[in-house]
Amino acid sequence: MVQTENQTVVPANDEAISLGRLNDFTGFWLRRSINVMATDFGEAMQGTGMRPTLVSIMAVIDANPGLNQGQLGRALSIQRANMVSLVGGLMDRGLVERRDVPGDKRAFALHLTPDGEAMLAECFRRVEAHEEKMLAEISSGEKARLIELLQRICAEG
Amino acid sequence: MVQTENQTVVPANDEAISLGRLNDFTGFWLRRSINVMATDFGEAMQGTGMRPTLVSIMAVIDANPGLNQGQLGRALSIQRANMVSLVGGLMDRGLVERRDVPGDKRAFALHLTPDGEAMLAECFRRVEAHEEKMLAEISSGEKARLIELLQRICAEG
DNA sequence: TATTGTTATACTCTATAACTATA
DNA sequence: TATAGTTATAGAGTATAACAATA
Repeated sequence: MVQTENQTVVPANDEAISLGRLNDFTGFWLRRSINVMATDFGEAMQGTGMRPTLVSIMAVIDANPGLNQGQLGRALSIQRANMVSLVGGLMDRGLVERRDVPGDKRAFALHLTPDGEAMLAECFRRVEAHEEKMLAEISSGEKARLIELLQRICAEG
Repeated sequence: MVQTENQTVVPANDEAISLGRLNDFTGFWLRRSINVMATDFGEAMQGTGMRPTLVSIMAVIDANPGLNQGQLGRALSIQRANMVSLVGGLMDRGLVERRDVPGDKRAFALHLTPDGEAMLAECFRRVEAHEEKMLAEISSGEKARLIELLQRICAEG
């Protein structure tokens, strides 16, 4: 072993497998949490065809009607190149529309369609139920502090 | 808008873009944190050819020498099918070895090689520096609570 | 019948480089 | 020259189905 562990290291003849040093790595638990969350998110969204990234895109368009894809991408840390097919898919489904910008022929002003508004409202309802389920053992005060800690990590990027 | 927001919604003529309801979604901040962490992790591991998943695999082999791929996959929530190329790559690099299991001709007993031990020790050093950097604004007590909260989320999966 | 390891495949998310048309 | 949108491509991570060998 790389380093003597204080933690119980169970012989590997069973399903009692130790995670070793991973126990103390925040990044490991972040990845694991996201994995668990993503699985339930997918189930919660069944039938909508919506994924986490698509919901976040529609949420930001809803909160900032008329913004363009570049602004949208920067707000969500999504590369412009990747925004194309993401927004394009939402347009093909009639959930988002691109309008011309009077002063700038390069950019499009993004808006949700009425169908998009309805879809986003439905997604929000499902995401709320999903979050309540995943955070069943976490109080609302703890959730607020959890988010605040995560935001501090994001601020390092 | 789907729902009246109390938060400031800035007109989209600038880079002051509101995240709207996303602000209150734990899953959104988890994904965002992981994204920021992954970028720095990659920089921290430069030259090693190691990625988060590979480090976690080697860490668990190190903590449970002789376990097989199925146990390893279950411990890390990695599908058996995906373990093949992951462990295979580490074998090709001489960091992991598969030994025959006396009582079971189906399974392999996984061990780190001396090179693997050295690589893992180096990875642990780099991961620790990486975590210290990313959690610079988070105290050790807060980090412990953060991990504990994340573990509670994982327990829902 | 169940399990180990495996192959093949596909989808999501992310990343980079290079192009066009406008500004 | 800088920016908005685009195309093409690649890599990492995850997921499922199906197979052979063994238990």
